Amino acid sequence: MFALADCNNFYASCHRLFEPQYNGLPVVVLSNNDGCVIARSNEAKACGIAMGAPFFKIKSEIEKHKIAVFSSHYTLYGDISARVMTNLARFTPDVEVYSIDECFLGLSGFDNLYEYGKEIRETVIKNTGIPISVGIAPTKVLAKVANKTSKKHNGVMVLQTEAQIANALSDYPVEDLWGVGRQFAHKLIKGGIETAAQFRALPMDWVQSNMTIVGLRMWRELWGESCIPLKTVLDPKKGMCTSRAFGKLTTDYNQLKEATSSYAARLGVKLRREKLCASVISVRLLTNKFGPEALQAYPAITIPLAHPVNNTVNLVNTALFGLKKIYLRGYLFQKVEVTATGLLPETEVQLNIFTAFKGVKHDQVSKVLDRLNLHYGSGTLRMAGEGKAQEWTMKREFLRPSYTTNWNDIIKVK
DNA sequence: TCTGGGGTCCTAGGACCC
DNA sequence: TCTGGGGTCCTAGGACCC
Repeated sequence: MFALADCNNFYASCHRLFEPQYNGLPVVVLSNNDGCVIARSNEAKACGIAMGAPFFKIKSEIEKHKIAVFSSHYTLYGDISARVMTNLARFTPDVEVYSIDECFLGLSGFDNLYEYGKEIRETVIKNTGIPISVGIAPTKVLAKVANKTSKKHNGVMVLQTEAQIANALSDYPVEDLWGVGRQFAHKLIKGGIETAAQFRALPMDWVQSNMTIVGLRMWRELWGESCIPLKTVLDPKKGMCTSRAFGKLTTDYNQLKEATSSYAARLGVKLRREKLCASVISVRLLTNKFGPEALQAYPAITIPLAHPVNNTVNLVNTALFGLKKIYLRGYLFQKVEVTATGLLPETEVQLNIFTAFKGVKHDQVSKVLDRLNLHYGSGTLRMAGEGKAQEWTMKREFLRPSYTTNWNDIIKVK
């Protein structure tokens, strides 16, 4: 048996922890650059605010319903998430942290599942203040169904017998199934398949040939056959990407250089934190896909490195070399992406007979950089090329303090 | 004016090997 | 005139997830 624990309206709930005056009121959280809505409280959903709605298009609705608005704050969410996961991990040795707000728990051999689910839910709420729902079922796909269904009841749902499962699937929208995205949903609904029960009744061959082996696994899981195991150990990462839209579009090469340097440096921090090195770096520029069509361009370059690296200076230089190759004059760019692939652990990096590279251990500069930025706050010491004015940084008009991760922002109790 | 960021997996097709 | 069989690896594109 598997449980899926899922935080309710996670980002919105994180903000409410520190500004409880918004409990019971509509709240939305915006994406980077305050672009579109990525989280909504139940009250905001009831106001008709759609997931993914562009903020500038719904401003009048926001004002009309007096909806509280927050810029996204991933440092905060990451920290609160860790608290939730720590609590969940007390209930079973088999834990898979599936995303920032979701966790699968292996409950094979456990009894009284409904009672246990209730205890899990109440413990997390009591210890962290974050409301969660718990769905329990024989497979992960069914645990997802149970979880979603539980949100309309009291937050805990067990689907164990075939009768319980069939009943839950009978009115479960096919597009809400885990593994059915926009394309498949469209195709299925066009063919008259609207519920999970109808999907489960389809012939196996049809599912395999139209939805590949992935769809077939999901189909079998709906019949109670577990095909997607619990991943208690994380697979090594295959790629790592830093990409962010600018606060303002730009044609200016110098601004692109600053942004590219900054993203490459950020990539270095992420690589070193996970003790990985990259053997390939890619850089891509993107124009605004919503802008006038004639001016679109997505130039990109992939650069194999002489030896795998994770030091800031190398990464920045490589990324800038790529930028120079792909830059196009006259295009209004909205975003630059810097991607590292061919990742391997620092300890497995080979030296190169043809270069002066002495190995990752000798990278004192990055060590000092990381140590200073950890102690004095990120951005304290950075490459000059990252710029001072940084006109391209993202818009975060509704940003709240880092209540749990910055000493200066800690809440004062009178 | 203003439309997110960071990932995974699978398949088909092409280049290449003996 | 006749032109096999069995592989691997890589990439692009398309689907999906939160």
